Amino acid sequence: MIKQNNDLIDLKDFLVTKTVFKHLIPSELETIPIEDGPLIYKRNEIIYEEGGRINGFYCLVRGIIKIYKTGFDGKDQIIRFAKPGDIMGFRSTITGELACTTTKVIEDAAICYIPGELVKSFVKSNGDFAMDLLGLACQELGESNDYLTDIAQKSVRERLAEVIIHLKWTFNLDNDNFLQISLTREELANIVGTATESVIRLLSEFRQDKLIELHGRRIKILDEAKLIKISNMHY
Amino acid sequence: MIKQNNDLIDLKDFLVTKTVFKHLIPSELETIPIEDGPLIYKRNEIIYEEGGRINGFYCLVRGIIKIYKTGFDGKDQIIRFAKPGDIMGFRSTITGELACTTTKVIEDAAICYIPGELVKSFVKSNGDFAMDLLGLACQELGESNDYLTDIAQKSVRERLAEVIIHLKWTFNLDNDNFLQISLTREELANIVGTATESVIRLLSEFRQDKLIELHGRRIKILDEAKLIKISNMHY
DNA sequence: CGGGAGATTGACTGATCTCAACCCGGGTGG
DNA sequence: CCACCCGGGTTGAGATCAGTCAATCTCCCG
Repeated sequence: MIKQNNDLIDLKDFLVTKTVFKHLIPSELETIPIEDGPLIYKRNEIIYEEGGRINGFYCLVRGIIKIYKTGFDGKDQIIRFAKPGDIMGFRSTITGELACTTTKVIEDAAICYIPGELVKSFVKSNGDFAMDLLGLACQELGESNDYLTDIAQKSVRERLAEVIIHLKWTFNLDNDNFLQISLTREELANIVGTATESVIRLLSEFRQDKLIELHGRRIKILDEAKLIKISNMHY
Repeated sequence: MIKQNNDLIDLKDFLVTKTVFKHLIPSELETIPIEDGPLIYKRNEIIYEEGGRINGFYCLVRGIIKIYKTGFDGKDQIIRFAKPGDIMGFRSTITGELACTTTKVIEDAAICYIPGELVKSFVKSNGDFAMDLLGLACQELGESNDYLTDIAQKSVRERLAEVIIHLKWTFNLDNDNFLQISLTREELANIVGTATESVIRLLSEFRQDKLIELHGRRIKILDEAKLIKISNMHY
């Protein structure tokens, strides 16, 4: 974990345009300590760990993070990903509990840390910010409930198709229709909530059915409509 | 759905002592329209339905409510229960989206409705209330993520044991060690995320293993420690 | 007494997990 | 340069948990 001193100029602008801090007033913004620039993390570095104490918001400026819980038998369940503009650790910061997830870097990341006390003071003094933050929590809650229902009711096949579609919507495709996020088979399994081998077999089926193409970890989407159909999604 | 005019006196007191509205100041409290008393609902009545528009908080004064989502194939997934003091509908009220759950009465209920505009004005003007509400959302988020991991990773047997324990913690036991909530086998299945028949078979196993006793829908807990063991819970 | 909802049981099926073997490519140390 | 090792990926065989279907039972109610 290193610090860097470049892109210093953009940081405040980034917070105001891309994050939940958009409604902070200039005087509040001034109090956020960003002089040292964002923290820099490399792939596979852990930002904080389940059970650890955290005391502030980790705002992702660049990169991709996976946020997961480790189950009883050591198997990880990925809860969500963070992409630039997203906040990590706000649940524990607000409730004052220990972190209930681990956050690990998938793609090299730059992170801006904002002390919890500062955030809480903003909540109390700035109603618009409070509403925005509340909206963020509620949105995540809705997503978590949706996925809870999916995992409880859908087959692994349906869920894998849904996950691929969600990854597309979240991270988009590059010019060649490849997903702009690269995950191991095990990581995919840890999103879907299944065994690695099952993911491999199903991906292979999807490939045979011309829904996707596989080039190592890169996944190319050939037939989004049919994947959506398989996933039985509401949208 | 009927209104009633009794327990009028306690209602404000109830809001201030038992709910997330505990930090409202008297002048704010005055603006909540409670003159008509709480709304009264009978078992199986629906308060609001998934996909419907709601515009305020439903604060449960008395009774038990189940909050669930209906999956693709018509199967319900119970997300959580509401007991006196709990709020329903706050997610949709805050985000302005349509309701993402249905709420149905399990035990005859009295509910106090608080218009969303009022709540939002409180959030903006009362920082303590904003923090409390944020805390509530974050707590629910944590629980939802926990359960997501459980459903993804644990067996039906483990989950059923866990559900029984959670029901005990949430609703307590009566003098004879019976759970103070009565659910159909199907409802139990809709919490656990499994088929009704599976619940029946596993309950029957637990009975044979002297962990519980069954008297119709009433469940008596004989060996909490072993149920916790089976559930592989962290606590 | 007939009807219906919920509970129970049995038989069967099949999706998914587990275990084990094997492959492949990259990196490392001798 | 080569042998090896290791993490990930793949494949196959077998075991099994849990879902489905269907029949039956038990209440309770009108």
